[in-house]
Amino acid sequence: MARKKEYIEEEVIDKAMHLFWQNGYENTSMKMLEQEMGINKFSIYSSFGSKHGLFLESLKCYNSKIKKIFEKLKNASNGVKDIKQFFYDSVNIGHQVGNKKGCLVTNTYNEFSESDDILIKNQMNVFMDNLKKVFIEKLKTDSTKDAETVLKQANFLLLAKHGLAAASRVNNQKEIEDYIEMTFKNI
Amino acid sequence: MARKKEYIEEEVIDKAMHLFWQNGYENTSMKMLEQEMGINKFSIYSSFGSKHGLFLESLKCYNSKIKKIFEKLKNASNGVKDIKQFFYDSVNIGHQVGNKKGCLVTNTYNEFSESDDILIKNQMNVFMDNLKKVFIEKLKTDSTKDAETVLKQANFLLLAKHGLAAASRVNNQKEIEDYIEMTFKNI
DNA sequence: CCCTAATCTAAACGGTTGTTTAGATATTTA
DNA sequence: TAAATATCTAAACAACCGTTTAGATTAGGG
Repeated sequence: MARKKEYIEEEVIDKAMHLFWQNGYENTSMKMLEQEMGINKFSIYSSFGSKHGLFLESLKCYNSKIKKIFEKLKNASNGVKDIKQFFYDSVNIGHQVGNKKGCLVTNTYNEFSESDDILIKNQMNVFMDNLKKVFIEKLKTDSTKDAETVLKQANFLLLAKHGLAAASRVNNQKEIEDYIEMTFKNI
Repeated sequence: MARKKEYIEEEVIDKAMHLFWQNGYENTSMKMLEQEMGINKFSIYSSFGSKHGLFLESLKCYNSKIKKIFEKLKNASNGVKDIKQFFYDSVNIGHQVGNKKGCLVTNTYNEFSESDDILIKNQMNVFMDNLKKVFIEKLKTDSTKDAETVLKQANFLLLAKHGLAAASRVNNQKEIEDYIEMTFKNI
């Protein structure tokens, strides 16, 4: 054994995540990461292997951050109403954490839509599939809906959620509120 | 007078636009532009001044490309129904032109949302403002709607259009179709 | 207390970025 | 035909990218 690390990995990952969240993967440089994380390149590389590795860890960090509101949605029991609340929670989490825009997963999904990065695409698909499953589950609690309607509405909500996250980067809170209300008017 | 240009500016701009449309501004390099446009850096710089200047010209080129469907919307006379058709036209224009994803304006809006590039932001705002005005005009043709409802619905549609363009980068045609239909169900 | 090994700083790596330049080539006009 | 000039090719530019490395520094165990 020898010298100890002067930083806590969980802490510096959190800072890296915020930078990626704000600027995206490509527009975040190692120099910016050094500055924001408060450690230098050597430490970043010895802890995370590469910028790509650090990004994957940042995505995991983000996932655990939104796990709370996701679990809340899963455990709630008011059907569609809970999904609507989840929409609100999703846009609000960015405001709580330093006024970040959009959703890191959605931002990443868009940035990598033309890429063939399997590791990242997998992360994205797992996230989207889980969300769709829960949407379906919630929609099913309304027994008047047939299977086709449920699936159609789940797809609609998934796309609306994706679109909302993208639009929330440029629209204000009032516009977003109106959008959510209107979206759930006939679900 | 002396030697003639061996390319037509309008033609090479069109090619540049497609590259920007597909990859975004930052992820399109001068090397890629050289290759796609079929002329070398010297010619690009002497014609457009810089990568940024070329991008602005590409945005103008895109604007004139979508002007058709925009004018179509303006001149139509079926109110909301025309807006819906405009949504369909907007996603289809990408398919017609080499299966491009999303909308160049929206992609740019997202990519530059954290930037302070005034020239580009202006272009974006002009576009969005024009669109909103037309939406309002179309919604007003239904005399049963009060001014507040019209404005609210216009905002909703603008955000839905933005979100749709973003989502259309990762979703298939069927999902997009369902989304549009669902969006206009209660307008 | 000293040797070992992990962590630090800081410079350098090769490659790519957007941009500029020097010089060959081609076209127009006098 | 010859001088003038715009356009071409191709190389070079400095700055930055992500990544690696050499060497100083610091801590723990025998």
